[in-house]
Amino acid sequence: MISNARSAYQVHDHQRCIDAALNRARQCCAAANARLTPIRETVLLLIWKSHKPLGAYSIVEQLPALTGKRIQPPSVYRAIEFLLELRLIHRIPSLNAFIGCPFPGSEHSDVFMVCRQCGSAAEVSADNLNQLIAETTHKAGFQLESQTVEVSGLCLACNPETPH
Amino acid sequence: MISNARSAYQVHDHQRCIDAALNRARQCCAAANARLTPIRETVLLLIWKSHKPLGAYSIVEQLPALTGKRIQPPSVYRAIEFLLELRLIHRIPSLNAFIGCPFPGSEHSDVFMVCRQCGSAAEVSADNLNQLIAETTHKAGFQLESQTVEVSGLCLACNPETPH
DNA sequence: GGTAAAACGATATAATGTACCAACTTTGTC
DNA sequence: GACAAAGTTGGTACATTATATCGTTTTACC
Repeated sequence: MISNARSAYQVHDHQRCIDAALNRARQCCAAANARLTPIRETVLLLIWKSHKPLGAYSIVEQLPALTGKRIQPPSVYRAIEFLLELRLIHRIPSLNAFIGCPFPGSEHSDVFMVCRQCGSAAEVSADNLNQLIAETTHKAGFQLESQTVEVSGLCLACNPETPH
Repeated sequence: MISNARSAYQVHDHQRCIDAALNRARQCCAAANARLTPIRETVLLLIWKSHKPLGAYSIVEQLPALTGKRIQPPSVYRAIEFLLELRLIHRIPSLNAFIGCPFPGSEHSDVFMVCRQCGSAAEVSADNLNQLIAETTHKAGFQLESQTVEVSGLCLACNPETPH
């Protein structure tokens, strides 16, 4: 099992998250022979600025401060589409929002834990869980191709019962 | 494990699905002291007319044929909200669409199998899967409150490798 | 029958996402 | 370098999904 929950939900040097994410992105793009253009990189940066899923129109609003000019929704959605395809970000359907993938490149399925209080989201990837989902749906006659698990509740930091 | 996959994906007497669903709905409403008004019942009927998740605006379009008058989006969304609260239907976030719940009243978490080819969706509820999701997220420090699992792939009927 | 709560009607508008086409940039080839 | 092809961006308009607001009607209950 791998997860970024500890870092996502607790105080940490977030600049390191951002730097690491951008470095991984550059590597992924180089490997895929894809171009991480300024718009794409800035959109990825904005998404990584926090551990809260970010909506497309929030990105549209925040881009001018970083680029000096307004960028229209279609361009933002194109950047998002690019980042999704390279699996550098994920879409969280119930929020219509996007979050950086902490471990791109590694084969994994999406399990997101969204805190209903602070809004942060972390990702976890667990082989045995993926396997059980595959088995369960297979028993129901379904040939699984992709999956998204969304969990809502309280994160480490927001749960009063957590010692920390 | 309980699932409606067999009936959802294969030829069957769908009128029985509809009738059963409406009967369950009446029981649920009576038990909850809630009113299954004509609009609400018609919306539920429309959602149950097929095993494909139905969008709110499809309902808006189809209602006049059943009720004789146009019903505006807010009224439809209010009916949907009511049905969601009573757990008579589910929302499938990735589709912005709604599907009838085949086993309301019984405590369960949502696992949806959406066929990418025919668009039908079935639901499965498996205790061991729910438990593993709870365990996995708990290990990551998360206190789970609700979950939605969406699986995409090929259903029984659309999978050429399925003998049937 | 009077009253409060619940439900509905109707208009307007917010939020999210896409189609389309023109212009510009990069890449590869000669 | 000149050129063509592919990829990327700019910009307008529009489609789709969802909600805010307020006035009216219906229902439940005493």
